[in-house]
Amino acid sequence: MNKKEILEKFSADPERYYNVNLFEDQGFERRSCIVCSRFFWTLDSERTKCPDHSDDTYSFIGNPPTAKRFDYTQSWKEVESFFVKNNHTSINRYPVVCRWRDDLYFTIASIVDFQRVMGSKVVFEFPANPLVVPQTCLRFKDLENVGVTGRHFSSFCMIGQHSIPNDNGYWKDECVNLDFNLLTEQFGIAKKEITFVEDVWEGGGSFGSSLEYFVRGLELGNAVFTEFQGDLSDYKTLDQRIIDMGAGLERFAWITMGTPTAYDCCFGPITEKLIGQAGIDANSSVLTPYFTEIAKNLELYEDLTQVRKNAIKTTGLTDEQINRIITPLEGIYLIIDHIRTLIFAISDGALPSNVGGGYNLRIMLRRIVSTMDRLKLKFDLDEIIDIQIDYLKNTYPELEKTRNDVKEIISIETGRYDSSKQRMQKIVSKLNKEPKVEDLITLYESDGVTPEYLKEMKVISEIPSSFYSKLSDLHQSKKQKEQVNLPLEGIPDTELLFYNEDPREFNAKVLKSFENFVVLDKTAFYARGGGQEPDHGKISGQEIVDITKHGNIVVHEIKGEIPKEGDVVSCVVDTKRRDGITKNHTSTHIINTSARSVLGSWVWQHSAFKEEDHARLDITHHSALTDEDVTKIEDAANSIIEKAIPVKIENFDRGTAEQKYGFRIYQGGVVPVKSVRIVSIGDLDIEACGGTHVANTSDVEQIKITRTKRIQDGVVRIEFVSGDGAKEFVKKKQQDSENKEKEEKLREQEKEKRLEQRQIVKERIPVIAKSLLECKQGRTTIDEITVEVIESGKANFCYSDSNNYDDVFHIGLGEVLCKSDPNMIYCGLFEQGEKIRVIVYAGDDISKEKSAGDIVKSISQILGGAGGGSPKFAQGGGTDKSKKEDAIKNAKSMIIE
RNA sequence: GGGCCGAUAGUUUAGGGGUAUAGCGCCACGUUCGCAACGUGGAAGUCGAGGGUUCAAUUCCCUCUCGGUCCA
Repeated sequence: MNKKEILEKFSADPERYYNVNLFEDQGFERRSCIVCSRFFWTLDSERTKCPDHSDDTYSFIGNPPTAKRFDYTQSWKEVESFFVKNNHTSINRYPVVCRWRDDLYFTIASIVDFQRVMGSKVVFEFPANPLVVPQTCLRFKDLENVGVTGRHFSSFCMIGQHSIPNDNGYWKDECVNLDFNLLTEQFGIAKKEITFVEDVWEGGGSFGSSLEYFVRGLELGNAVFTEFQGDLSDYKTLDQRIIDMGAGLERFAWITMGTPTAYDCCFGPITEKLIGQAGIDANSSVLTPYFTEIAKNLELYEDLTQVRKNAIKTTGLTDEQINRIITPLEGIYLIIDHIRTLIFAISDGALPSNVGGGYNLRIMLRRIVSTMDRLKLKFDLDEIIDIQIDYLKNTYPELEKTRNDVKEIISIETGRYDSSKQRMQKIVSKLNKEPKVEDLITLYESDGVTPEYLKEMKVISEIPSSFYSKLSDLHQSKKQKEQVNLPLEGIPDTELLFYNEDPREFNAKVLKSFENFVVLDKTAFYARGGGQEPDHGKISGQEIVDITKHGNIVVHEIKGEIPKEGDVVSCVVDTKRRDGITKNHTSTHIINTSARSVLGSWVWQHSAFKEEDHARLDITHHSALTDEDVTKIEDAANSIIEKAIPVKIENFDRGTAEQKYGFRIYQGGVVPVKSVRIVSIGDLDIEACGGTHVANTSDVEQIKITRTKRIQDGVVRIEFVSGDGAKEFVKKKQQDSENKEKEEKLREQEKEKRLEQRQIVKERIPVIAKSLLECKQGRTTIDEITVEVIESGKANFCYSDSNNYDDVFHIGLGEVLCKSDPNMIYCGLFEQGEKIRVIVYAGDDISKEKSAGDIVKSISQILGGAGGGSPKFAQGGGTDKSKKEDAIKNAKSMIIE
């Protein structure tokens, strides 16, 4: 079933699917486009083509069809007042970070606001009916169009008009009526200008007809009537029909203003300001024809560069005009658009990073910076943010609160980009040959140097076609989560006692037992979930190893004999463990809010883990935490404990909770049930949470952060302990520091000793050396060092086998002796633990005949080891201490021969 | 979660199984009325921690810690 088939079927029966009262009342005619045969409804008897092929396409540029001019802010005021006047509730926009659906990172349409997960199904939950909402939506599909086409944005405001047909809401007739009146009455567009095009919508298993409305080729809105489910041959009406009318606010503004691009009338005063700063002639007469051509050509060619080329050709623009006016304008539009998106995204808690949706934000920031570089424009980003927020807060007052946070994040990210660019340049400059595919992958994986960048820098001429396939092979998920299928059919939901009286001992009936698993009719054991580890304890005397939840059935895994089905068993919860986990869970909430207040509004829980004796909380944050940050967070957390704030637990309808507390409640992720359990610590922290909590923050006693770590870009892990664990940790830490102090002292002493020894060696060597060198003939021993002087001109041999000296001494003495006597060979042997070591030094002259290296090799062999070195200096050793005498003899014979 | 890189004197760093490099900084002396500059000399290192291999490890291997970075 595809859209085309549905459209064919629906358009074959227009009376049933498309005809609405308005068309009857006003006398709309249904026509088929003479170009594409698409069906549309119009009051204009001359109109023979659908809006896509119409001759008046984009003729509003430079000549708007309305008497009044409304900019972005004013357009929303008009829309809002119209719908409110017509009994709609105006709802504030929802966050652009879509935390209530885990299949979406960003909010991409107004209808998404009201979609909730229920088990595995998506359902609609409306806070009012009917309603209208100015929903900021983020879309990153056509980023390359932004700034160029005149109408593509990375974020835009979707006017959402939503209704459920019941006592309060309405269906098709009323919807189209309202939309028509909005255009004609509120915006003053002539009735003949408005064209409705037949279309369909399909997705998520349901489908329905839709009417797109156009004015002069510009699609202003699309009213989707989600009505059916099933197959095209056999479908039935949904229990919950809804109207999803989405319209682009930017386009409403554009059509009333008739500016060359939608950008010119939607960003407020910033556009003019930047154009002025860049010194572009904004009133140039080329703009209107050029952008009209662009808009028209966009439908004709797929390739944007082709669209651009053609528009330039048709309007006869010179290269000079392109370079001086068009290109910088495109850059400015892009910069403003991207910053506006970043303002919304960062305000709502997203951070630029290398993962998921955050990556889109990073890409956008990099596009902003590289566009400025390319066009040699130097804008003050902080100023752009300020001016934009000043303008946007007319519609979205909440942006004021995060003004400084947005600036901070953008400045951090800009700095990172600068250093990463430098790093890439450095790496690229080091490349000395054309890299192979394998090298490209290494460069990409370990250094983040993209092949695109290499191509741009002309290091490679083409990106090898195998690059991406090899890369994806590399990242093919290694582990597959194994799905366990337990025989649980027909078993009723387990009654969860820990949400009520929460007894530590109770009796329950065994509903099912198999392998090591037991299912009870009720349980006070907490099952693994929400990052909270399961309880331990005993079921009829048998140890529990794990507890998991399958749907609403709790399954206990036990060690030992399992009870029989039908038995009533006595159960005991491990209280100490539960208390520990409970304290840690409440602590998680406390640290989360503390971190947010210390670090900034962008801090959200990323994930969490609570065990009996430790816990961790991962939060979204742009940098690693400093010691100061940690201390501040810890202090803030402990002050919450000191204040002894009651921890309140209430159940709410999901929609009510969202309206009452906002989306901060979804710290732990999507809640798949209609009723949410709200855990609040005063008004400091309010979260939807299914875990166990203490009654008062004072019960936590103390929180101690044990460690923090950056676990990925944009996520910081805080590991901590609370209650007795915290006390123990503090005690242990104190002991550790004491031990460390002791160790340090010991080290200091050793160091002193070493220095002393060195001093002695340094002072004694010259004295000993002097005496040794003074020996003229025969054999002399001084301080256990023996020197044998052979007739002059031949080798002199000096050796020591005393264990009173160490390597530093032998090396020092050898060096001094050989420097003074070029015929001297010095040989030092000494025991070191179980081993014996040998050091040989040879004077300049003698070393040419008798290499120290050779001597050492020979001696070491005798000693049962090995050695080596240069002709002048060598060292070696062995294990056989008893061969010491032999070794000396050998050395002597080698030297004297 | 996975990969890659790094940790050497106060600092920035070279090196690499066999005496640990150099610049800056520091100290002393010389030159100078004095400073800077210059010249000469010097002090300063358990080469991140712990194991292993080896006669010998800062170097090779393993584990860990910390830091950086990239990918998912």
